[in-house]
Amino acid sequence: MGGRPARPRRRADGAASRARLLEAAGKLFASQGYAAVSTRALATAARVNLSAIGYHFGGKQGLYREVLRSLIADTEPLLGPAVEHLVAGVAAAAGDRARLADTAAWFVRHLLTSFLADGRMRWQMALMLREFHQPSEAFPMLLDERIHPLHDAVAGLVAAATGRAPAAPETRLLTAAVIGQCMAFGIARTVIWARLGWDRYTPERVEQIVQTVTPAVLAMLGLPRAAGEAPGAAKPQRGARGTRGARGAA
Amino acid sequence: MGGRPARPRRRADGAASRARLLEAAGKLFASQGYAAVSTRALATAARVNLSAIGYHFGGKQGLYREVLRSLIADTEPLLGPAVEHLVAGVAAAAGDRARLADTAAWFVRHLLTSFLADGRMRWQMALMLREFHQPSEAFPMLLDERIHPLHDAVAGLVAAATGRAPAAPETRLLTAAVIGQCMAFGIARTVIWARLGWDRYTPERVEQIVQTVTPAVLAMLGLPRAAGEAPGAAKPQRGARGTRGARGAA
DNA sequence: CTAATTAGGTCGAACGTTTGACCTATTCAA
DNA sequence: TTGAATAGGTCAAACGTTCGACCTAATTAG
Repeated sequence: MGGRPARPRRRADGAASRARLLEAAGKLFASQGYAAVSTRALATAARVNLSAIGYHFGGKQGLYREVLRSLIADTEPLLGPAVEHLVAGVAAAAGDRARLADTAAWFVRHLLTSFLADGRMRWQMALMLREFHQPSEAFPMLLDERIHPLHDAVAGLVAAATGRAPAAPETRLLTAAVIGQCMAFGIARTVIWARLGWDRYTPERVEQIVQTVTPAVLAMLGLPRAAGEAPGAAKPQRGARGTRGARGAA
Repeated sequence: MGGRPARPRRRADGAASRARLLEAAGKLFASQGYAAVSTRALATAARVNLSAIGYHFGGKQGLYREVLRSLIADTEPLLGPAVEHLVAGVAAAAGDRARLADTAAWFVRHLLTSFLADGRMRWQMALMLREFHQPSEAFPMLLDERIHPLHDAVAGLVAAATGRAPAAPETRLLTAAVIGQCMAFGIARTVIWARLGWDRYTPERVEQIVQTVTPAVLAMLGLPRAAGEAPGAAKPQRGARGTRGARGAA
């Protein structure tokens, strides 16, 4: 039985196997954890021979390290510019609390839609979470290249809004609260879904979350309701609402 | 020299082995995940023979299920009365926003100190988190007996504060945001510690978090600053702060 | 009172399977 | 031909589970 005729994909270039392995490993490690995923499951999911893991990455551990490394690289185009835009927005607001609110609202929306999207970011978030809880040798890298820049940028916003120093403990805690609030909807999605009767996130549902979280974050920071948010059908509110006090610039 | 004198621990009662197994398994499963913990590691940590797992729980899976079951029972005395107290407090406030704020502040403090304590609750939180992310067959039980009561109670507070219906999607999302914010400091503790230069939570540090999160939550809910919080040294604030609007009873 | 039996629990030693790492032969592109 | 990549297989170690022997405390029969 000569096996060779009509072979559409044979001798795939190694780069493709490598990439498939990285992608499949990311999903599997994120959803089941490092120890729960066998090299055979990895190879099967990536439609790659078992040896490819050893060949390309030196072993299971090397594959995991490389998954984390490429996670950082992958999220750069999504988070890097947003962080820069946030820093620039805070600087440009220059004490104008309405503009600060707009910048904050924009960033919250960006963060939430990134965190709750159904693409790569989904398992990347999960994988980061696992690193938070049981840090591997790659955790410091993740901290330096992803966490610190993000937190520093948001801390700048918080500092501008509260008038405290960016490095003050209160600023950093409030920063963590803001980011944590956005992440919570990604982390505890099964609970959120159960509470809301959802089975997954859709763009409309994410928008609902944005419309809920944005005013909350603005209130936490003592900022006025942003102009771009709540375009009408959002939250007319009954009589009881605070956080609307007339307070000009700082 | 008959064999029997001075035998400090012999014929250990099975209940003790069972309990030690449950305790050790809870910690190990929480910190490393189900698949990453071997039955041998379990038996060693519990200072119990390997066969005890099969004898008492039918196997590794049965042990895990029982760990989760006893988690629910263990957290009952801590969370059950708090939930009742919250519900009662919301009802007693009867539209008095200052009293509502006091109740909310009390509950936030209770939730945070519970979540961030260093005892059992630490690994219990972690284990719950793991269930959120990859629900096992025991997830519905956890949902019904721990999550729903807690969320329903907080939703009552949120509804009273915002004037929306307790079952409204916006209410439930805001509820998730409030609870998620408290949990975030437990989930991402490694990140928080790295940001603040901490190596662990102390009562003073938890108090700092309480003093940060409480005003944030009150602001999210549009409630006035609670009387019992910020007893003086908390946060004098510079000029820029909102959420202090004079608003009497509803 | 004594001796045999039962019940509850522990123990060490295996069971068969699966794991990650490794190895060699083979295949294809250049 | 050469070298990167794949296929298939072997290996020791570790996995969860099961088993029979064993121990002790309580119960029962005589």
